[in-house]
Amino acid sequence: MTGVMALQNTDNTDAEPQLVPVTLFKCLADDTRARMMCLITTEQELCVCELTCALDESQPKVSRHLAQLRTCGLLLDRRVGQWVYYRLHPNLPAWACEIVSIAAKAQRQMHKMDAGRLQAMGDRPLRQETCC
Amino acid sequence: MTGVMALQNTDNTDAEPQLVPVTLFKCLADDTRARMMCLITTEQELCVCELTCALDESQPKVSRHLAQLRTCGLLLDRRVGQWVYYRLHPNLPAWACEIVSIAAKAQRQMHKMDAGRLQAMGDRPLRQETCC
DNA sequence: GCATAATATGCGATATTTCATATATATGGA
DNA sequence: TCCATATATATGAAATATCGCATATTATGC
Repeated sequence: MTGVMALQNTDNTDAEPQLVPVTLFKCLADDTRARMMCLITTEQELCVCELTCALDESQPKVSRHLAQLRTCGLLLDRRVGQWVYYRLHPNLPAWACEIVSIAAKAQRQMHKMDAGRLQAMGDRPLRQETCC
Repeated sequence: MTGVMALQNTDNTDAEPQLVPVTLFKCLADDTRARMMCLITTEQELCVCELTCALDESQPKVSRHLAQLRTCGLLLDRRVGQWVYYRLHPNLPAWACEIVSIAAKAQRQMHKMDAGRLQAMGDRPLRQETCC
């Protein structure tokens, strides 16, 4: 059984498995994932290269952890050209939103350098606004 | 290095290491520990044998997970005769209290059977009230 | 089509976590 | 004192997660 699968609840239905607290905690129980969740909560939406720069970690590592967060239902991605943007999943249950928000707040001070590297990053892809 | 140590933040000071979010999440990222935290949050204080009965798990398993929660600073224990009672650590940071409380609420429905077994348990040790 | 940039994935090595068994310690009563 | 019960901890094996590297995929522009 692969690592990502083990983080999720395993059921045989086709329906998207419902997020349970322990699954959320497993996702947040890793430093890289916690830092990404914190940044995404602050910035609304970030692409892989922005997160790679902000965290100062390798791209495969960032991509892999994002995939876990997506598979578990915490993040939703959308591709725009060559960039893939990740944001909090809009269907996140209320209790999960609260926990993510409290965690982000508690960690923001601690992970100031991540935010700093993001601000200092050159050539950030311009988001096209979703409004029409 | 033992498992318990790895859950904590490692510093060389004598002072009690301060709880960081990722440590809390690692603690809550296991089903047994999550169930115990949920029950203890509801019941204020429980001893090892009560938790063993409520969870319907082996005593060593319960003991080991309690030790992890205590070592990480989430729980505080007190011995009364042959029983050791565990309760939420009174010095838990506010953000940690909020998260534990939200998690307990989200899981209470899910873990109804644990509460049921606890209520049905015979010969529960009588707590001596702390008032004087 | 080709080159380039962004992102994702396979895989082996390593580290961490979990759990069951066994062992140790403490308490109260005969 | 010894014994029975309750509780705690140590150890080692199995399961799981992480990481770095190399490679594959996807999209863009020429």
